[in-house]
Amino acid sequence: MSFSHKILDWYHTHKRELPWRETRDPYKIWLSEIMLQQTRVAQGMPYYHRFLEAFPMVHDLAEAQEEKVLKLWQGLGYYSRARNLHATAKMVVEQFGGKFPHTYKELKSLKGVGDYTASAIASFCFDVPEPVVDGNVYRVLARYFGVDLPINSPSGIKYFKELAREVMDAEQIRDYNQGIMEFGAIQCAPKKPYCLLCPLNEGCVALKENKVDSLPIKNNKTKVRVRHFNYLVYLDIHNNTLLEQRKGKGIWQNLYQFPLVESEKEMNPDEMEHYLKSEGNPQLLDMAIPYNPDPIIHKLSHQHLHTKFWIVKTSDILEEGTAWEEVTQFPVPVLIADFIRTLKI
DNA sequence: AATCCGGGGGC
DNA sequence: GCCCCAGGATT
Repeated sequence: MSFSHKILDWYHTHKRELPWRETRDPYKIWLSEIMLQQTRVAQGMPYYHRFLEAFPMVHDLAEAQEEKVLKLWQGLGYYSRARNLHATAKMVVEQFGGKFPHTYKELKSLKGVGDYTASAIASFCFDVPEPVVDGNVYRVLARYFGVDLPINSPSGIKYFKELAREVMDAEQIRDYNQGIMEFGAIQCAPKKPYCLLCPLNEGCVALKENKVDSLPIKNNKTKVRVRHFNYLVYLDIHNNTLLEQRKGKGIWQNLYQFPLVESEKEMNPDEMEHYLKSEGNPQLLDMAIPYNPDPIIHKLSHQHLHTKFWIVKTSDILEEGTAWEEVTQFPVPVLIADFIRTLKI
């Protein structure tokens, strides 16, 4: 039996029932695919249901305020996905008459839709014979066929895409694509796959050559940048505080946060007092009290954010401020949301 | 080709 | 602590 038929056989026996597998509605498929980029099914699932409840159709999403989209996306990370999601919904409504395009090329022109996602939507919704190559597929192909090219090098990416196309089942592309990804997620898992009962163990090169633990090969370890964040949590006598929206490039674009002072190293109360005076803030007579004397280390893929929250009880009236009871309505990073949750006023 | 972009879970 | 997760965009 061929590679693809073994995958299909395994899939029909072992597949999980997932909501986006019960439909061919491109809106739902697209939504699930964007959410599942670099995200586990279990993490994305509740977001998928909340989005469909809030935005049943692509028109609803297109008409929404970006802030509402970001708020629903809060906690899922990679927030450019949410901004691109919103932009693409508008694009589909305005340029494609509310219908998702059917071709790989047109799908790939949508914001946030790359090679993998375009192939996924085209094959799942419209039976277009395009192979998907995600992290699961890289692992299955690298092990079964013994490919030692780095999966994140241009030559490796090209090679795996061509290999995926050669071994796919074009006649059953929907189930085959779902199947090889599911096989990678469940059977050919990253760590300690149970090769003894794998239906593909007979022809598996990695198993034969004892390379299961070393394939696939991936280079370029990410190096982490350490940053020091100081958030100024202003509170006036009415319990109003100040929020600002992050603009420009970098992390958390368009999300909200407290006024931020970034420093080269950890700041102590004297340094903070000096800073506030030097900035000529009107609350120079007020005190900034560290809420957490030991910095919270919030870890992102490329950054470790050593963060102190400073409570600044000001005698000013924050006319432009936000009532504390309303801060939970803004889209904020998890770092901020966790703090808001723990602070008792 | 290299880097950036989140947060969570498993071991 | 390290790796991975239904990747994509930018430089």
